[in-house]
Amino acid sequence: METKGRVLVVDDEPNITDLVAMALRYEGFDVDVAATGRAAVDTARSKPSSLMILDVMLPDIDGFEVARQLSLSGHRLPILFLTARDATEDKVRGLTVGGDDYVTKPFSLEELIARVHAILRRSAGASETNRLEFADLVMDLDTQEVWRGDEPIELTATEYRLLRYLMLNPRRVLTRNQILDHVWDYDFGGDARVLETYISYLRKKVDVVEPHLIHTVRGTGYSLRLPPQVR
Amino acid sequence: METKGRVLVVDDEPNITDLVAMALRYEGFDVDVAATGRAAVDTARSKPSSLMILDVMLPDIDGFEVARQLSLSGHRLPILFLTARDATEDKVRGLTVGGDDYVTKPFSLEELIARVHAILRRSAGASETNRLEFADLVMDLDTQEVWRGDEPIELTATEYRLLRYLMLNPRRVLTRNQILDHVWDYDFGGDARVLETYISYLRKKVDVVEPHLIHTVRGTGYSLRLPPQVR
DNA sequence: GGCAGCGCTCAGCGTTTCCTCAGGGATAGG
DNA sequence: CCTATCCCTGAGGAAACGCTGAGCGCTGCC
Repeated sequence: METKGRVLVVDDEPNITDLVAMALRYEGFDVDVAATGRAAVDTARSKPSSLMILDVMLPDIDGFEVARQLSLSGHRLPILFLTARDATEDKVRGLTVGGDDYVTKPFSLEELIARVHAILRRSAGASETNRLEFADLVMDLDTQEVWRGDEPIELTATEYRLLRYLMLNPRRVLTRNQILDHVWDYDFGGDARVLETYISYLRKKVDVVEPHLIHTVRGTGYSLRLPPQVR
Repeated sequence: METKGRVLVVDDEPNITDLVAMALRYEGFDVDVAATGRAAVDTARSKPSSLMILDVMLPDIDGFEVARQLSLSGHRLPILFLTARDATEDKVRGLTVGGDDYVTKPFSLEELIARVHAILRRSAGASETNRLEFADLVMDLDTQEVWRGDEPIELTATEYRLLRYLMLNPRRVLTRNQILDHVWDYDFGGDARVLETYISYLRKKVDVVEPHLIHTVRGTGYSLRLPPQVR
């Protein structure tokens, strides 16, 4: 498979780097991992990457300092910060100038990967509007707008992530677990039946008109597809 | 036969490893077996495999820990987890991102082998659509769609597994026991006449048109083939 | 501080699916 | 041609599965 680019993942929790690295490799990226700020700086300087995913809280020097040192030594690259949902969130906001962005922990893999793609797309200078389409369903990934035909659809954050995951994998049967893993936060330990609830919400907003696009595959999961029809 | 790859099967029940190893060897894989977590780690480190089938419940260190240790030491390989259908099922979720997957015990061999192929196909980066064809019968393994000619066919989960097994072994005569062993869970102890019932269901959906493809081989089993014809 | 929106849990209910069972048709052997 | 065996298929019940309405806590905004 052709590589999409090289990503440096920096976090001191192996659980996080494992999870993120696995997901990114599956997406077709080459991945390096660093567990400390110092190691991150060294790796970034010696091995050019397209993007760095950088935890703000690190055991030695913090993420901001890592970014600053790299910037000063002329090793510029886009950064996706990882931060806890607390006061530091505000600090990150001020520093994510340019192509940078941030995601709060815990995040869903869908969210993280969507941000990675968005950053790389921008840094590549691609000016085309970035949208997903399936049948008469359209999703604008930049503005987060969704239409069914000409009709705009208002979605909540979770509904949006769920629909985006479906639209990224059109026609394919997605198991309940695949969906839960990608759309919900990685530490979600609750009732797996949320999924059914949100499918129900989505249907009421997206599938009020024919043809229905969200199909249940009993015993397995769900699939975004046109109703069965003669080819 | 050219080898399809090397699979490491890890379970402390010899019944399981025997069953799975035999089925995989028959499919053309090279197979190694380990009965403990420690042995699994050692083998995985010393003998590179394409895939590991890993029971979560092991006598010494559990499957998650095995995966973690291998990941930390840089021995990356896709993992198919085996788990009981209970609380641990939820724990597996979150680990099955990327190329990984899981199957709950008791499973059917068909299901297991289908997952193995799916994982290897993805990790090989092959993006070709994955479909089985026999005569004018077509099965898409990604979307789980089936057509006879241009006519789409709706199948239940069991019907789908049965037809998939037939299509994976076209023209070959499959004994009732082979089919029961592969399509039904390995601990299925019920009435073996289910098979006839499901063959009947399939015929009503698949073989309503000529030529008939599902043939009874009296005293033995069934076979997917074109009717004998005079030349 | 109140209010609205959102995420999630829970429970009830209708539907689908799986499997069992039994009667009768088909087939091979004598 | 007769019979034993094998197989087919319709019916039905139990269980699994999935859908949805109701409600509760939390958060962010006015």
